[in-house]
Amino acid sequence: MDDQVLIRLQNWVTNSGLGEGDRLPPERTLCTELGVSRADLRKAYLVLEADGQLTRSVGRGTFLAKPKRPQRGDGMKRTIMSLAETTSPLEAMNARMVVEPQIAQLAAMHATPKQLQELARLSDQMRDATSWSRYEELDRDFHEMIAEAAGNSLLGAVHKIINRVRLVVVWRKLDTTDQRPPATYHSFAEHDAILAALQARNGEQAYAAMQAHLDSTLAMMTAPRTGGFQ
Amino acid sequence: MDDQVLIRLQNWVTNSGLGEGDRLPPERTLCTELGVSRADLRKAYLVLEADGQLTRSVGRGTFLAKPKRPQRGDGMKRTIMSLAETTSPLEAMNARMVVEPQIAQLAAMHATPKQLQELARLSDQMRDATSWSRYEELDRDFHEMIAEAAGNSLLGAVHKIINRVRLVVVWRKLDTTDQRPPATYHSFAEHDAILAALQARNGEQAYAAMQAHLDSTLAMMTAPRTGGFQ
DNA sequence: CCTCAGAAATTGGTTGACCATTTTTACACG
DNA sequence: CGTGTAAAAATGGTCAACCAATTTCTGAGG
Repeated sequence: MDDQVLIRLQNWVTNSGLGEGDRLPPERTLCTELGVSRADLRKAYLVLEADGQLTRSVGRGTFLAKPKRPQRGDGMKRTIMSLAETTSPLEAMNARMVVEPQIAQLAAMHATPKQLQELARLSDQMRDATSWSRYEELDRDFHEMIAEAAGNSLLGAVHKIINRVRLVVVWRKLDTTDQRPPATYHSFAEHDAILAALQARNGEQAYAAMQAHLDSTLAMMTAPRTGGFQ
Repeated sequence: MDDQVLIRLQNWVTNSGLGEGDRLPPERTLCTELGVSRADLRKAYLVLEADGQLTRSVGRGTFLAKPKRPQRGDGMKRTIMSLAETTSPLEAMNARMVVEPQIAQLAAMHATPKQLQELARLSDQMRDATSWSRYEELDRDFHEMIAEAAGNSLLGAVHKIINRVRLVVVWRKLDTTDQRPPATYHSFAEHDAILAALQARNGEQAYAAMQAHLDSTLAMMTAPRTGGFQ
């Protein structure tokens, strides 16, 4: 009976056409509209809030959070946080190296022209990033876009989990002298190589390029006292 | 302030040494012990219950659920259910084929003798299974044990997500004439081949054997009107 | 000593009134 | 017409009393 309320609420939200940051009706209104008690509605809100799918603040209202790439709110925040507590940086990188090269190979076959265009745009933006945190954000988008382009939503979600866990777990090198990625940063050329392989629709080459990129990143993590971050 | 209660509760549970099915103290007791209001404790209970980590029933009490293989309660139930709604059977199988052969390869290097022994026991039990549902359960344990033996907890969790999503999504062939797997069921020999490769510590062979097993299963799914399930 | 019905205690679940914060409105003042 | 301030409304959050299901205790009957 409790899951039922959550389902009805999620259906209501998707059918209402509300997007990121939009405000939901007040609890007292929505609960009568859904035909449930206010307490039951609040319980459903609570688990959605724990998953990071909405935010609430007294006096202001209840608002939808990020709509994300797989547009359905997925509710994997708690999974990611829980896994991050029991995962080492090396495990996170190794998991990446198992999954991502094959994802790149699939993407070479499945990526749409629009997705390739978006990847090229991200690659350019990364070169222009004026801070490490901005670069990190774009890099995350780049890799997640490739996973989306692989054309398997489950694989994309799994990649996202691994990548997000890694972002929580992997330390950033704090002793970098630069405030932003230098023009010669190794990942720039490696990202270009991956993108070129995808554009050439060459699966094996994309696999190898992604593997090389991750190898290089792992080496950067392992080797002390130099270079950047991913 | 709300996550804080959840953390404290989880710490309390892990430090209390309670195991599967054990009963927690009554709400009114535990909330004073943790120094929080009963309402706050119930909110924490609610999200844990939504993740399937505990069950409650009025008059009886609150009980811990399955302790699971990665003993830390992981809270990925909602992730699995959400992904299952947007994943097709073919996607689920393809995701498996990306991840599981490499997991088998890693397991060949990392599995402990005790894990290999457990795998052998599961393989025997599968041959003796007297119903499809019992076989299905043992098969799931067999594959998850291999993932655990790969020695990467994040990879293990990812495999578990894929496998659980697949179990929700993939239909079972209902027109099977047999009530239980026949003695000649293809998976028996394939499981043995995987196990043999693991015991021989032969990574490439384990990779190939797992790939062959999944290929055969996929073929079984695709080919109409015959055979069983996995 | 055993059995079993019924009362009492225990325990999770629910409801409605009330609280705290924010936004909106009203209105006086310049 | 603008502006600032206080009152009013709106909205999410909290709490204590009460409800319902279950278990445990008690004592009479045999």
